[in-house]
Amino acid sequence: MAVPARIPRQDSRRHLLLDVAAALFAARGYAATSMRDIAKAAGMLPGSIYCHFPTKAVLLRAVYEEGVRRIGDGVARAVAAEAEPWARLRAAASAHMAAVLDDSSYARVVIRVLPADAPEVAPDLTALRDGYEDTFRRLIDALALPAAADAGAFRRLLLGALNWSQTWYRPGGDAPAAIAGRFVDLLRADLAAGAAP
Amino acid sequence: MAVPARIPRQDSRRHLLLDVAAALFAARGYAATSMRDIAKAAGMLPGSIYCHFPTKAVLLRAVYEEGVRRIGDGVARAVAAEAEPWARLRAAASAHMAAVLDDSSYARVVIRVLPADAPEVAPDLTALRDGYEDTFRRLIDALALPAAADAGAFRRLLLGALNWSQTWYRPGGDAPAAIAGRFVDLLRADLAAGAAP
Amino acid sequence: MAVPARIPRQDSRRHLLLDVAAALFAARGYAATSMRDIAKAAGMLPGSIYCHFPTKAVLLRAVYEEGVRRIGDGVARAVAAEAEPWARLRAAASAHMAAVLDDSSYARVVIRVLPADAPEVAPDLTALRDGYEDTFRRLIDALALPAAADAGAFRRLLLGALNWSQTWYRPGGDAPAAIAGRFVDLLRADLAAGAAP
Amino acid sequence: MAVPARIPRQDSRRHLLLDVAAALFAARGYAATSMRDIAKAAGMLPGSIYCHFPTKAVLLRAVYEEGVRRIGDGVARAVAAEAEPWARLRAAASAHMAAVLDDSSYARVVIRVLPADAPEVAPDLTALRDGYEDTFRRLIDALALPAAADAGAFRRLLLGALNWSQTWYRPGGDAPAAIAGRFVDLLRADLAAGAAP
DNA sequence: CATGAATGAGTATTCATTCAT
DNA sequence: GATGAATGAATACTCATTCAT
Repeated sequence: MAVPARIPRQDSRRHLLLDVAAALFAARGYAATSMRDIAKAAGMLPGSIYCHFPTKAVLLRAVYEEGVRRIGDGVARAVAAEAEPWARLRAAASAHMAAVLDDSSYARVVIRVLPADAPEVAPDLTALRDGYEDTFRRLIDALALPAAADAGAFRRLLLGALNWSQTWYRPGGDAPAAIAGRFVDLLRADLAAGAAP
Repeated sequence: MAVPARIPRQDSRRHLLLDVAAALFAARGYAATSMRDIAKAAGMLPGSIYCHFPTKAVLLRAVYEEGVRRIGDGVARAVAAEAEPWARLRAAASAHMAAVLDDSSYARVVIRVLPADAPEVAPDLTALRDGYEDTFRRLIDALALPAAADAGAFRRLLLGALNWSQTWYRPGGDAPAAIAGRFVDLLRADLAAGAAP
Repeated sequence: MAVPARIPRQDSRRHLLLDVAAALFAARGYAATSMRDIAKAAGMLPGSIYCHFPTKAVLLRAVYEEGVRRIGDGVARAVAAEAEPWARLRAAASAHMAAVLDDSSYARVVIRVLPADAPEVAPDLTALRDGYEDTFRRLIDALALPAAADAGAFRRLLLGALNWSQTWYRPGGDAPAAIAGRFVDLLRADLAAGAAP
Repeated sequence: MAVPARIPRQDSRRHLLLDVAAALFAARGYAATSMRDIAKAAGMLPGSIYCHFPTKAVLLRAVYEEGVRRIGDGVARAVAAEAEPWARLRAAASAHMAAVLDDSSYARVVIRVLPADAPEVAPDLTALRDGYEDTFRRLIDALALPAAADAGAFRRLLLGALNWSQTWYRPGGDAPAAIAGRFVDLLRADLAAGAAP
């Protein structure tokens, strides 16, 4: 209770900057968002951004890290509530889609901005993306799919569809989580039944 | 027989420009590609581009049109060779993926560049994309899926996975067409069996 | 006689830019002169400079080249008019000093701006400087100084004094050429007499 | 006797700042050295410099003062050890050159940075330079040069060559003091012999 | 049809300096 | 005495586009 007023002043601007940058990167892409745009949206001068982030690319990386963290946290929480493998995957997919479409711009940035868009931090971004995909790899391995089914193809099919949703989704229709659930269901029945071409 | 030599000279530059722009838009995205880049890659001066296309956005639209045409042609050709509905869909998916990953930059631009990246022509780009998706809508309708299966979700699942492949695919692994085939196979068995949760 | 109107339009701006840049680099130094300053003094927009020179450093190099050329030309002309070695050296020193103090900003830039000020073109600038110094090396070799006199020290003594004059010289006093002549005379008598400590 | 421990702490930072600024101004010039550069090299934040110096120009003046003092001290010490006028001048030139090339960055700043580079303190810098030159004026007057020899030209010839050495000198060759000695020797013989053109 | 110089607004980033803490 | 965030103007340079030739 003693010194509660210390942290905010210091980090609030950095936080604001991250929020604003995430929103703009998600909406317009990395190249089409200027530091001026970000500064104006944050109510500061362009030069002031550089008190907190040394370059635009590093700012993107910080947004990316937060985005991956948020998606990962949501998925982990959802998965923890289920025991049965297919139910866990279903929960993960729903949480992933909710993060990408609902929750915040951070997750959207991870999907929309390609590592190659910011060559200076491309390896960092790729590592962040890959780290997250492992979660799904493990969930799918736990499914005990029939030997004929290709687990890698399965993961890419599902994750690709989930990520691509950002392209066509418009708020107002079905809830993201519901759409993701339906995706998993479409994949479930036959495979669970042990059938493969 | 009359004037066959006239057209090539006139259009060869326009063609070259389209090829070059497609390659750069596909590799770097729309915003990160400058008219200067395109001009240099085409061996001409920036101003010369404007003899053929009035703006950068219109140039993008032209690339997009060609991209949609190429994907569509490939898919149509592949579908025509099959009669059975699932085989037709499988052929379509394979052709789509081959177009996006193998054939040329044109198709890649259609996937990578979002309509919103070029507001001036965004409606045109959206219409082009949607027009193409109808092909898949019809192919899926022909599948006579069980009532419980959502045809829309099915289409988005498949097309999303197909399009997203551009993000992770690296030449040297399985052939694009094979990957697409596996995607369709993963969806096929159970649905054909009539099961849905 | 035919096409006399062609050259001016094309090169006049480049020429103007060189003149203006030379004047500013000479007066303020390289780092303290901005592309904006140059553009404003030339009556054009900052971006327009880049139609003629790709970077500030390359613009400096062009000024440097012209500066070395002008000093060299003046010296060569002066030297050609004399036959006796000491008279030739005296004429060269006078011409050098006149170029540096009177003639134009170009020569002043060569003296004032150090190669290290523009790392991108530093080797070029150094080569230009060194090339010019050879002229003096040859003139001094022709003097047939007594063995005890160090020709290298002699050259550096004279050229250093000549170049440094830019630091203290104010128009209105003795003519630059006269000052330079006096420098050479101070060096001449004893050495010609064959005495060295 | 009282508070000898107080001063060091207080002034050590100021001292450090002067050292660091001298090194950077000498190496890169005034305009090309930023307050940030200086702060970073001193291990402090840019704002902290302003606890010690109100502006960049005043910091330069302080470096300049120290530089002039150091050159002057070295020269005075060297001159005091000699009695004969030419020997005194020789000693002075050697000490000057050693200060400029060997001792520290402070002296180099005095030579490299022109008063006009910092208009706010330009008169101060000029006064500092001129004050120092008086030393040489007196030493040369004591030489009792023949009437025909111009003492002013002599001083400028020698000091110009000495100062310009900074431009071409690279450590590893002859010692600075030796080079300066040779310069004086080149001037000595004939003049001492009473010859002038 | 193409050029190349030019425009005017915009790019990311750095500048010396200030000031509340 | 020092911090670190902030300012406001400036930095070199690039943008899509125009237009006389």
